[in-house]
Amino acid sequence: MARGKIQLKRIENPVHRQVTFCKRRTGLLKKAKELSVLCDAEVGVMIFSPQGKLFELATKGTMEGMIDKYMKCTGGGRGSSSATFTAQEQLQPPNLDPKDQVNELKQEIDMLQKGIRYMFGGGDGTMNLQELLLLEKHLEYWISHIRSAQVTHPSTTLAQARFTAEFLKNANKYLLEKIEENNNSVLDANFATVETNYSYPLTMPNEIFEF
Amino acid sequence: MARGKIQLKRIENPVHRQVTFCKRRTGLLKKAKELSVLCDAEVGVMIFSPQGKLFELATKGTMEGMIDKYMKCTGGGRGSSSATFTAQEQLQPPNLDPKDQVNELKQEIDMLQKGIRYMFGGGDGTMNLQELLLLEKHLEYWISHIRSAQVTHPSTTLAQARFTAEFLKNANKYLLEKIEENNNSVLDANFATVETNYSYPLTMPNEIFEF
DNA sequence: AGCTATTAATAAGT
DNA sequence: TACTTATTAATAGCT
Repeated sequence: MARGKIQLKRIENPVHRQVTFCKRRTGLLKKAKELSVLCDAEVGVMIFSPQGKLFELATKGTMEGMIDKYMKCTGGGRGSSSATFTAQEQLQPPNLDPKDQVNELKQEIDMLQKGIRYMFGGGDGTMNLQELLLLEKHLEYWISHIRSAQVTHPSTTLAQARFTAEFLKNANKYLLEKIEENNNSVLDANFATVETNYSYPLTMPNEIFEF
Repeated sequence: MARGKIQLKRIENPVHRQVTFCKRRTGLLKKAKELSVLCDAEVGVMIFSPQGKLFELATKGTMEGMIDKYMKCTGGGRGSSSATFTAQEQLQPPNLDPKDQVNELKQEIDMLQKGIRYMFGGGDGTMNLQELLLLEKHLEYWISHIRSAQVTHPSTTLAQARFTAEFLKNANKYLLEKIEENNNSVLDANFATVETNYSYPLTMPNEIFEF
């Protein structure tokens, strides 16, 4: 909102990013407070900087109280249809303490998100061996389906188009990186083949993926 | 911010207050999202309307994860003398049915798995619009990182190597499919560009990805 | 940290 | 409830 539009993507320059973080953080908290006062609402905001520093605001009472209220709201509000049965079910022993089960599922979600983030090129590289092995377990399942699947004709939605574009764009980006790295790891052995026989067949300008 | 200043106090007129609540709530959540994306921050917002209805946003993971992190930050991290309860206790209020929570988490996992499966070329094409939109919500965060990420040097493990190979293999497979379809959808408009300008640059025999 | 030129949000009005 | 528009508020790029 000033001297030029901004793109809704991570600000590259660390200095700019830090400055913007300060400014917008202030702005967000101000807006939160205004909403609370003007409309008699209860607002809680938590902000963690990339370095993990916490900034918070609770317009009424404490954040703890707010969290309590949140839990009651989400916990009590749900209906109790227990008919959900996914592929996930197979991985869970039936007679497990519900608390443990919840924790396990949460860990799994974290792992999935982390794995996706990682492989799409944006990872922070902090996956440990255990996480990778867990991810691998899941992948085996997916891959077994992928190998034999007949690709259907997906209906074209914006979400799909955007996803697909990013998907290919980052496959391309990742491959470029690996080719340039050119060391003797397992991965590079494969990429070297690509390079030799097909002269960068997967590489191309990223612009073509733009919408 | 429009047609006249406003006083920073509760809006008396209930209609005005309700309208303003809607507008500013939307605005606040948008700002929160922007802050998260632009500055790589993790932001959580909880809004309770005067009637007690909850509106929430967690820009990374779930609100539960956020609360967990918050608790660690305030409770465990510093030598605060106030009551320190574990995130576990907070996350499991007595009146919350664990089964519902488990089901919710399972649904989320299912969605993630479905999305991954789908885009890796093995999808069964059964994702509905709602699921896609939910997935898109998750992806927006990842993509914001992907767009600007500096790709790290992943340690080469079998899981990674296999994952990467499948990743590229299916990007390739999917593209081949789309090129052959050659209809006039949004996706194909993009792929047509690929075809015209680069003569199948992403396509290659699948064998090179085999181990 | 301050200073503007601009963009973005939004209070009223329709 | 949704759209339009006149204004105010927020803030990106500089210094």
